[in-house]
Amino acid sequence: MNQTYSISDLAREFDISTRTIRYYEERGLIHPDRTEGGQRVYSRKDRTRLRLILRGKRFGFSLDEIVEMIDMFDQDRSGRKQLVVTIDYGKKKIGEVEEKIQDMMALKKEMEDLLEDFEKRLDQLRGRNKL
Amino acid sequence: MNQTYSISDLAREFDISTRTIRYYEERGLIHPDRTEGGQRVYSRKDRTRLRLILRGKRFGFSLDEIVEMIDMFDQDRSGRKQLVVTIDYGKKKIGEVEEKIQDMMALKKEMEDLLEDFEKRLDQLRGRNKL
DNA sequence: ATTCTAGTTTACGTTAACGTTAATGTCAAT
DNA sequence: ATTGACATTAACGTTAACGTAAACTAGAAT
Repeated sequence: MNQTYSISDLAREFDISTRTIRYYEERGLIHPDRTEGGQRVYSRKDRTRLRLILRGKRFGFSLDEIVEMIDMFDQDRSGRKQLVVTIDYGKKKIGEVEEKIQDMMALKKEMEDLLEDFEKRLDQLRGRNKL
Repeated sequence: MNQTYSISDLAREFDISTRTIRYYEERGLIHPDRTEGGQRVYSRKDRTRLRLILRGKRFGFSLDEIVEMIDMFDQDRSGRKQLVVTIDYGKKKIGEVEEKIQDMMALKKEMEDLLEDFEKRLDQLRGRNKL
């Protein structure tokens, strides 16, 4: 129960350096506990958080943007006004993600069209060789 | 006919600096013509190419990756073997894009779930206030 | 011909996101 | 108690992708 991880556990699991993990802490993205002796101890929550960070990175969000997004969804926003603000901001961010998805799908289609073109050319070459 | 553009034309249109455009040339991403006096002249093709570069940037490809992808789809690959290689590489790249899209859709869903949660909380607050 | 705007190269500066090294400490196992 | 693997902080180094400044040139407009 209440599984914990060392810094190199997580580094291994996510295939990143320990330096990277420490850097994320330095930038305020993670806040692990410490042992008596001062070594970092990561909880399941920390691990999840790290996974989120890396996912954010994978499609080009900066650490600053990621910090914004995660904090937004992470805190106990009990006040009503805070909730409203959070929801609004969240919708905006989701819109941005949606836009990026659309954009990438457009690229994908462009690439597919080009590929189709190349394949037609290849077919024509094949046809000629058969004569 | 055969419309051309100055460097600042394109900078204005795509909202980037002229320095950026020159840098892309330095890195071998664009190859504009020159006037007698040495000023850069961009064709429609160059403009399209620039648009592709910027699109690539927008979802986190590095300039090196972009150079690879664009060159792949840009040259006259008339040889059959070249065509096959190009098509294979293209399929791989499309796969990568596809993966990114899936990844982003997962993030979007995660965000939407969280938002839903927040909205439920807000509703509960509203309910209590009515009593 | 001159003026003005926009263009050129060269070169040094900047920021984010880590890499790397050094000097030292912790902890589990023998 | 001593080893060995892993941990710590501090600080300097590195790379990509430009920004910025200087010193100069081209081309359009008056």
